[in-house]
Amino acid sequence: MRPRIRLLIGDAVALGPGKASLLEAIDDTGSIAAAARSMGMSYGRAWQLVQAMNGDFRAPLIERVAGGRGGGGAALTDLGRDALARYRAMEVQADAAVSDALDQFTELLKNPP
Amino acid sequence: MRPRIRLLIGDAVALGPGKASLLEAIDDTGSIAAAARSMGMSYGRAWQLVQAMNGDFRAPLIERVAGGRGGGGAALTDLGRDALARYRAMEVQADAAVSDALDQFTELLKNPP
DNA sequence: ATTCGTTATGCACGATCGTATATAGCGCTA
DNA sequence: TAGCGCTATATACGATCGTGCATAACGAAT
Repeated sequence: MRPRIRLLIGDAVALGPGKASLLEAIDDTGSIAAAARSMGMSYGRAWQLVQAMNGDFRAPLIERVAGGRGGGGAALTDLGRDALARYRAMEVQADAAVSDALDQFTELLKNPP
Repeated sequence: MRPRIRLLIGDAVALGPGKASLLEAIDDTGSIAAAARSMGMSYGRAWQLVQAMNGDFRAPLIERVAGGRGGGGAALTDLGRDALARYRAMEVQADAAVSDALDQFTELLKNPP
């Protein structure tokens, strides 16, 4: 059982587990399409998330190139890497803070995973 | 911007912001119907959440009575109150742990709420 | 027995989400 | 110039979610 953290702007998710994983996959693969494939996500969905992230932050998190060697690609900007690192750090901090209480909470469940 | 914490069993939410609020509303109002109304939630939805919570935990979190004085009602069990208190405590702990990092993160956003 | 407000369900409808699919444009490479 | 794989976008479809409505059962109080 993991606690999940979602950082919200109003009611919209600025950055959550799904977007963070997508950022990592883009960093690994060098393209939105390959990242989506590696996550079992549709390209349309991945593109939509990229669009949203680039719009919600001060500057784009993902830089995209259409055409060129290999057809093009995508890469994280410095801001993208920064946002991802900060998010992961917050995840770790929150997890550490809650870890003990979470173990106790698990005992209240019928089928602890 | 608030971090939201969801405690999951596998992929299902054992307890999250919505269910926690519902538990509180039931404790306040003494019925599922009144709790749902006070939250602007449909009774069907609230009933479904109660059903899920009672099934996911070792023992029911909500005790329900159909018929009787006032038509019936619902109340939290001791386990229900315990689970709610533990959840709220974890929220506070996680929030405190992340608070500073969250403030910095906000500056990366275009429209900080 | 009737009344009352609740719990307990089922079903239809609209909104939302995500996938799949199709098409177009892009720019390097050969 | 033709090919390649990616970005960019629109549309249609199914799945899922939540509301609203309708109905039945319930049990104390009158």
